[in-house]
Amino acid sequence: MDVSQTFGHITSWEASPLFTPSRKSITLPPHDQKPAATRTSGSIILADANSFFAACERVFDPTLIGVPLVVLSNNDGCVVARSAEAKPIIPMGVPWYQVREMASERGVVARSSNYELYGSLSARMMHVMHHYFEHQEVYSIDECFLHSVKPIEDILTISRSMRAAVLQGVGIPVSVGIAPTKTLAKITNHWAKHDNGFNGVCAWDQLPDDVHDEILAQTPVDDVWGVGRRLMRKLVARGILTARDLRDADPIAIRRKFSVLLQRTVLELRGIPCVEDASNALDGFRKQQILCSRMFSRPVVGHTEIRQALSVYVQNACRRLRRQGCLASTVGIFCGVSPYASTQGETSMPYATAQLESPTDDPLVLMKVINEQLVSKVNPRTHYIRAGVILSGLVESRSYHPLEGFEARRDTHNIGSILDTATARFGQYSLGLGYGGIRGSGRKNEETGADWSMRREMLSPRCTTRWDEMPVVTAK
DNA sequence: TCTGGGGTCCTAGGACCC
DNA sequence: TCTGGGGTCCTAGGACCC
Repeated sequence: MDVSQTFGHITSWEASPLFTPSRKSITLPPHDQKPAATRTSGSIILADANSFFAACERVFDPTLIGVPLVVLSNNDGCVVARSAEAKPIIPMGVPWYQVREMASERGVVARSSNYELYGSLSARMMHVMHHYFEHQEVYSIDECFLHSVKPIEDILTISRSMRAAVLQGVGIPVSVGIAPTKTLAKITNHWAKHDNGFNGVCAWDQLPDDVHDEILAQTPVDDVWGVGRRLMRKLVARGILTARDLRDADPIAIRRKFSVLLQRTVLELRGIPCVEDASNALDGFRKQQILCSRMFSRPVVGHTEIRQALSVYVQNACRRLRRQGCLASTVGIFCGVSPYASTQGETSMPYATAQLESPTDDPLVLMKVINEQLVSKVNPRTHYIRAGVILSGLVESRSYHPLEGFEARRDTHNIGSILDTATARFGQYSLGLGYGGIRGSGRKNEETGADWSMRREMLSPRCTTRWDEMPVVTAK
């Protein structure tokens, strides 16, 4: 997009309605006052791994250290992670087939994504870090927010020890950003990652005001947490190009023009915490919906194979449902066609849901509903490239007490927990319903035995979760 | 030939009730 | 026969995150 053109007609700061100073009743503390000493909410410490997936691949394969390394999405589709060496060579998110040749010429090594390994290393990393501060909120596979009310100098010292401990104990480098709000902690973390002067740990409150302005002025508005591509376009059209512009915009006008979410972002950029701790929202780990979906390795046509795939996905979704102790009241399915295929009328994207008679966690009941009520919505002649199952309306099974005659259709044969026990012992796809119990030949494509299931041709060993894939060390 | 897989929250609008 | 306004609940869709 040509930014100057879009923005060219705005001739002055006041030209945009979003810049009009707030004259409404809400009084907001000015952003240039930092009552750090009296702040009661403490500091937010954001710890974020550097090139996490690439770092995980290197933990058990030191030959990859210093080598440009990329990790691919499922099906070996796109590049989803890059080591520092690969960043100048390979763009993020690019389809692998488009750059494969160039990459190999330039010595780039690729790995299929190995979420089992990443999940295991993530859990270890989070476990190490949770000892260091009063409260931890795991935000994603590679980052967590920690909270502390300690003095900033202590937080800096502890953060440096924590960073060293994760590197020593797990082998993953992390960067730490410390700030009064999550949005600023994100920006500070980003700054710590890219500026060598900080050694991976940086605190917003230790920087002078002119550096704050400088950092925010150098941060494009779409690098701000909560601003994506769509919002960026609208903001740029109103002359808001950087994080500093957004901080200085009128929060009331932002709320009116955009949403309460973006208003919170403005306040967060001024140092006023507005984003709550999400880990408290649902007893920690409970999801509100469970979705299992995959791309196929080739287009799939007809109800038979769609049924097979949905049966595998619903068993996966049920396992996650049982793990969080819930029952689902609604089940939905969807199929998708390739957005890249030539448009030969194949634009159908069916989405169908069914309300269950009563909440359940029984994969047999759910599969029956899917087969009898939902699969008929799928066009049997369309070439689908993906399918998925969504479980929603989740209720805690422990506290679900229906009236007599309306009891939950719990898994009466106990099939679910038998499957859980068997797969925990013998591995996924060792036992299951239909294609959910068919293991592919060879480790490389083991989702199921079906030829539509995921392609992972460059998979590394799952060193921390499989006995037979444990690394072997030889002493000479 | 080959383009990921999860999630969250908010808002607008419709259905329905009083 | 005519009809207002306010409230709640639900859902689809849009936006975001990693």
